[in-house]
Amino acid sequence: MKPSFEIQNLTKSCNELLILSTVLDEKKHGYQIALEIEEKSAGYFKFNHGTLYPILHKMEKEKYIKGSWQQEGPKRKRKYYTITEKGKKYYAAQNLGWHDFFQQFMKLCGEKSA
Amino acid sequence: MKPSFEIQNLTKSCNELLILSTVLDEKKHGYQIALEIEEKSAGYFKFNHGTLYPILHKMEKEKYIKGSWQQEGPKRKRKYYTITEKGKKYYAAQNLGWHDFFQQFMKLCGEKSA
DNA sequence: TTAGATATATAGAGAGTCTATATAAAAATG
DNA sequence: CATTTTTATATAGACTCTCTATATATCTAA
Repeated sequence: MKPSFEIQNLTKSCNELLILSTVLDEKKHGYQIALEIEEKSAGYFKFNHGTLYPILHKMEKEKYIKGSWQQEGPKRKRKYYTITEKGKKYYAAQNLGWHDFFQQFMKLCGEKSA
Repeated sequence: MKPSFEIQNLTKSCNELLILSTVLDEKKHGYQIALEIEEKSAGYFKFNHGTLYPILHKMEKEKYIKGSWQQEGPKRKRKYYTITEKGKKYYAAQNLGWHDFFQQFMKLCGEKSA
């Protein structure tokens, strides 16, 4: 299946948007991102840590987010991520992409049952 | 990301529902299924044949569809697929799953931009 | 002091999609 | 009549992504 917009892998895009949505307003660290997504969705979305960190690294490498190690007080170091301009554009584009996808998908598979 | 319903791989589920949606009413063969999805979505969804056939085989193996080779008139043999009872239940369940997913996803990632 | 929560990271397995290729027959074109 | 295009199905190999499991380290609470 190859929609005309960037989504080849819906799960990947979904994961990326969920992550980006949490850093739209302010910097967050990985563990915090995972918690926030889980809490905001009442447990519906739940990241494995073994899934989350590789995605964060990939997104940093692709410059959608920027990470920096920080330490406040006696706490252990945490890597905080902020969204980049490229990331904001990507988020907006993918968001529109999902809108189109929903519409198209519902048109074909919208009936509740056979 | 692990939603509570069966969707671990959104693309896979999407592909399966698109295919099932075409055989809800009547039997179809692979090539016909691909064409119908492409036409109904005005080119938005487009299956590679190298993607379509393995999925059909997998779905047949899992008994969501049943295939049978048939030949009408002088035409070459074609493998026609019909949906099974298990397939209908699966379609309905996944359809509800997508509804929940859309709602949850939009709640977190619904804003058009940053 | 020990257990549990916080916090990040990666290796290896497993699953799925994509590109490319192979085969074959019917229909259309020259 | 020969050739090309379209119809039709199939699979191998590469590539990518997610998941499980494991490793490391610190802080907090019992």
